[in-house]
Amino acid sequence: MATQKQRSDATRQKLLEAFRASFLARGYEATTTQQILDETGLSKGALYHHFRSKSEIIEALYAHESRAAIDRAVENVAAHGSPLERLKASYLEWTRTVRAPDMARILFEIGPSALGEAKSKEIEARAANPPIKRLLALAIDAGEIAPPDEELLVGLLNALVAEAALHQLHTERDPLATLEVTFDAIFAAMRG
Amino acid sequence: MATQKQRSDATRQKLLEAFRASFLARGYEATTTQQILDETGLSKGALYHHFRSKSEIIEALYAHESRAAIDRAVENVAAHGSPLERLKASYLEWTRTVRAPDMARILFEIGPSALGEAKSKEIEARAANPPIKRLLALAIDAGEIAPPDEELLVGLLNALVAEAALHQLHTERDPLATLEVTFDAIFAAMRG
DNA sequence: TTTATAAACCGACCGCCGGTTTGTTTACAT
DNA sequence: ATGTAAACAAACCGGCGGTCGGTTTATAAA
Repeated sequence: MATQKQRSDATRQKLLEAFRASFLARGYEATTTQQILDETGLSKGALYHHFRSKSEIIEALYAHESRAAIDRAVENVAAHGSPLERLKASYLEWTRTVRAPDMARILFEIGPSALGEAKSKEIEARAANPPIKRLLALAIDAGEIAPPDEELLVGLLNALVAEAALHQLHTERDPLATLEVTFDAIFAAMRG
Repeated sequence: MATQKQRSDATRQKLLEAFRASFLARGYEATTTQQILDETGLSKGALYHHFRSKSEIIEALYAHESRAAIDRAVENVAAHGSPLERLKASYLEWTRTVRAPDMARILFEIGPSALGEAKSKEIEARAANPPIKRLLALAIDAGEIAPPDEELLVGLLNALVAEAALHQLHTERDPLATLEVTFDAIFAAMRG
């Protein structure tokens, strides 16, 4: 009937989508494998053939969402301007991007709670830090900035936008203006 | 033999200490109630007489640790100087305080993973924000600063020191200098 | 076309965990 | 002395994630 790869990809997708919906609706712990198997009409064998564990599923979903967010952000930011301007613009655009409610819940609530703060940050960093660090390096080369500890600076900036993202998720108030002022201040303070 | 209150307090403490040690050694999920009951020689009846659930235990421990950290920090900061100076000093002192490894693991790893980011932040905020907001209000009254959104500013500052605390936990590098520069820059940017 | 092999899938089953319930002991007021 | 409620004991439960032996299906070799 269908090729093996087609069957395999289809069930894998079916499982991921069902889990994603259930994680969003009920949270990680409250989502049971049995529920998903009932919904999809699949079996435990199928599930554990495709994934080693329940946590591997949220890990896959979290990684996918992290990459989607950063990709969309860099995609929408202008390629012209100074490195520092583009760095700031990327962060602000990311903050706008993660306003998508489902994305926000996976990135800030479900993923970290299920995987642990450490592991989720590591995954997030793997997706987001390369383009960030690239821009930062350009800014340093161009003499726009001279931070004492690049790693720490990236961490602090990430923490700032993450907090701002969380804040807008809970309060509906727009943190972008404050965020921009803050960035400008930090960049100014770290000029050569 | 012993008074009821003495018996009660003693077992309660015994349970909390045993859970605390196990959470630190094995993490929240990996800590089972049965293990603790074996270690302490107590029973399920005793445990669930004193606590409604396992999560209530980490909640108690997390709240205690949050208060201990902020108390120790404000205690060690000089009462003289301008409100803004004292605010900054309090944050820096807190960053130093949470270097204590056990405290750091409970505050940044175990607590948030078990209680969820939202709930743990709420508990943390209940312990830390009052003195912070008090100082911030003084600074605003004194005309030292005029932030567009006080709530957001407190959130951002908290996020900064939390990230710095996490950073020093993982890298052993001292973020205090960078943190101080950052604070000064933000405060300067938000001057009336 | 037959046949061997491995991927894909099935579902009964297992061990364990957090939490409940029923029963017993201990402190303490009357 | 006695009734009562707090403090503790431990057998028990439903449900969970994960395993395992077996079956079906696709695919490539003979």
